[in-house]
Order: sequence, then structure tokens, then C-alpha cells
Amino acid sequence: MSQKLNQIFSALADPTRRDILMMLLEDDMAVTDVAEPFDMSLAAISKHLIVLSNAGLILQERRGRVKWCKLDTEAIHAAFIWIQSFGQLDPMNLDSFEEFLETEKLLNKPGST
Amino acid sequence: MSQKLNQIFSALADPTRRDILMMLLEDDMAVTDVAEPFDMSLAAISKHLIVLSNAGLILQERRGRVKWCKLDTEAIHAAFIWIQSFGQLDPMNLDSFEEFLETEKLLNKPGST
DNA sequence: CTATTATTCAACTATTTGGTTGAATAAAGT
DNA sequence: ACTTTATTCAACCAAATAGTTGAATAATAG
Repeated sequence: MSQKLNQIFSALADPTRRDILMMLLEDDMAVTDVAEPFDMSLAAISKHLIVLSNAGLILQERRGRVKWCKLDTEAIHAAFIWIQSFGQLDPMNLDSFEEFLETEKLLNKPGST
Repeated sequence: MSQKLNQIFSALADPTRRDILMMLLEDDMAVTDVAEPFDMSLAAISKHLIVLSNAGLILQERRGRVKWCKLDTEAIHAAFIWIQSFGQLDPMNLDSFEEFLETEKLLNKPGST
């Protein structure tokens, strides 16, 4: 579980990989097509895709000589849940929650207890 | 912005650092107290705290010879927003959304277009 | 002033990461 | 069969990461 979160967060820590995920939001893609917009070798993209796959952020399925990549929501969901549970952020009221935290920050100076 | 997300996610990718954040959820702590439960040198924890601080996940404030660490919600909020915008996850309806995605998975096989 | 406590710095090490290139494999197309 | 297309493998490299230890700095206590 902790190990899985390690993989998910470190996969998300790379901007190329986040871009890939965004691209896959549009549609499933072959490895070559994923690589196309990047100024980077195909092998490098292939490695990024393996990292994403190991983290459970994408699924890869070979069809003939093409390997299709598609989003897998499982991992992103796990990350989402972790962050959500962290500090009981209320996603429906982020703005007001933010205000609350701003107030907290002012009131709850370190050492004030 | 992208750079900030890099820092936030890679800070969250380490289990020691996630543990530290969880500890700080309880209360603000001095560096030495943060280090106490870990089987690791103080210097190592100090470095982890600097990583968390650089990512904007915590704030550190020196009071006398003690440096207090407290959560900063700014960064976790940014990560939350990124993930939330990703795939338009509706946090209030995660279960039904999950079901939706399961259905999508079955219908939207790669190469089905 | 001296000792103690809290924290960081500096130097070093091992491992991981993100990239490269060229060769290898796999599946079609002709 | 031969060629092209899609992807990965293997070997390599530079930089970053996570840890160590011992010395240095900073502030408080006696």
C-alpha cells in the first residue's frame, strides 16, 4: 500500500509523465503516438510508460505490433483518496476551507500552546 | 507551476515524508521530536523536512534554538486540485464514478474505434 | 565562560532516475 | 522472402536522492 503510493506519487512527479496522462485523457494511444509531441527518444517515452504502468496509472495492451496505452483510474483514485483523507479537505468547499486554513495559520502560530 | 507540482509529488513519493506529514496533522513539532520515532539520523530527517518545506508542504519557523514544523496546506491543495481536475473525478460520487469507469473500460477497448 | 541542546553543514557513498544510442524482436505489408 | 513499422533491450552516462558520520553553528542553562 505504502509502496504503491510511492510508485504513484513518484510517477506523478515527472512533468513528461503528467503530460502523457493528460494526453491519454483524450483518447487511448499507441506508444509511437504518445512519443510524437516530445523532444525525446522513443525509448525514453517507452520507459516513462513502463513507470506509469507499474504505478497502475495506465494499462498497456498489445494488439498486433501496436501497444495501446490507456488510463487506469485505480492508482489516481488511490492518490486522490490519500490526499483527501489528509487533513479532511472538503473538496466541495475548497474556497471556504482555504479561508478557514488562512485563519488557522494566523491563530495557530507554532509554540502558541 | 509544473515545477512546483514536480516538487510536491516527489516530496509525497517518500514514505518517511508522508509519515512526517501525518504526524504534523496532529500537532506542530520540533525537528528533534519529528525525528524521534524514525530509525534514522537527525540529519536525514532534517533533509526530509527541507524537501517538504521546499515543496510548500510544511512551514518551518525558528523560535530560539527550536525550529518548529507545521503543515502548510497550500501545496497539498495544489496537488489535490491537479488530481481532481484530472479526469473530472467527482469526489462526492466516487463509487458511482468508479462504476462508470468500469463500464467505460469494458466498452472502450483499445482499438475499438 | 562552559556545557548542553537543537539543528544544520560538508563530505562521502550507494542507489535510482531520466536520458542517450544501437541492436534486437515482433508483426505486418508487398 | 524482404522491408518497413512498432516497440523494447542492453549498455552506458550524468545528475539526483536518501542515507551516513563528524564537525560546525546557535541559543539556552548553569
